[in-house]
Amino acid sequence: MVDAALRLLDDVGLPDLSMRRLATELEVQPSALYWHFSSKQELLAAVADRILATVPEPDPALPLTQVAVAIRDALLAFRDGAEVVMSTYALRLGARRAQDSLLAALGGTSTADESAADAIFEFILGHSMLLQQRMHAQSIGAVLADAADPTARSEDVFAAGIGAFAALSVRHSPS
Amino acid sequence: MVDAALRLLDDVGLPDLSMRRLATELEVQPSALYWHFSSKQELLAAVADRILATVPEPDPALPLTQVAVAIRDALLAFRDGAEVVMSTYALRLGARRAQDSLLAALGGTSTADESAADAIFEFILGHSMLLQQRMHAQSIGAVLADAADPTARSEDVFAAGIGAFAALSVRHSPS
DNA sequence: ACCTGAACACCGTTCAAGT
DNA sequence: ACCTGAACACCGTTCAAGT
Repeated sequence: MVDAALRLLDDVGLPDLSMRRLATELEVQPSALYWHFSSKQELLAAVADRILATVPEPDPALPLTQVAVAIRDALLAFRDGAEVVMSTYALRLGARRAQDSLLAALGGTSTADESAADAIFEFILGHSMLLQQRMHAQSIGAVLADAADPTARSEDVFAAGIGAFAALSVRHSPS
Repeated sequence: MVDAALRLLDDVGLPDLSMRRLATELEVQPSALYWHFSSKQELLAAVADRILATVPEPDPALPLTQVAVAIRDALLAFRDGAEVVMSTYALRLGARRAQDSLLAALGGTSTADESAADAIFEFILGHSMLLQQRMHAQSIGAVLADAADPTARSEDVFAAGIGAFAALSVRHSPS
């Protein structure tokens, strides 16, 4: 059922992912969904966990950049993935894992490292959500007076962000 | 009318900010709103611009941290402010100003500085949205097995993020 | 245990028609 | 120029009742 929701999300996007539509997809009455999940929020939280399922377990041997890229790619792998994760973040069952993996990659256990890990996660989420937002606007044809492809510069922007954090982490760790 | 929308947003939050409710607030029929704005999206874009209206004009004399704090505070000044700005970012009429102010604060005009400015903006948005998300969850009473106040550590996380970018900018500029 | 049927209280948007 | 009235095609959620 979560799989069906994830497929539907990728097909139609978050605004059109309704309980009624999902029910139709499953050839079931809308009310049937409420036996499995008590609300749409809960269903979306389960979807969010599935989206982040591919990010690696915490592992100090993993470089920060690699973990960051894995999280970003997980978010971008499904339409509106970043927004789904963001909107269910408060009931984070699985977002915590992503943050733990970042923390491990930073190699630290200090509260300063925890703050850094949180900040990096917030950056990746903000970056990915804004990117997907632009991708959607572009597909609608809402062209801004801006440069061509919104996706084009985004790799540089992501690198700039992760680079800033990586630089900090390098300067801290050689102790 | 945008003022009324902004007030209503702050009162009831984005999920309950409907065209019909706004119309009721203005003592008018829902359809009347569509003479002024062609869609809810457009109305929200105008609201987003109002939210960011208090961020300072681009000024190289302004320190990066100050501009970053100004943007964050603008987003946090209204309930769900970050989400509204994010969701209308693609048709950014006013988000561009915030990014330009960051760019000026970085002091640069290189494409590397542009990427950095974008990354900082993405971090601030992600940070603010996640914070407001937690604030809302807390008000609902959805307490996680986590530490007490979600707002408590957020100042440290924000400082960690901005600090990382500021450190980069310092190392680049003394040329 | 799992689902249907029917209802409740809503949505955004369009469009003829009024003033 | 600005608004009403009425409709269209939807929502999430609840709850008795069925199997």
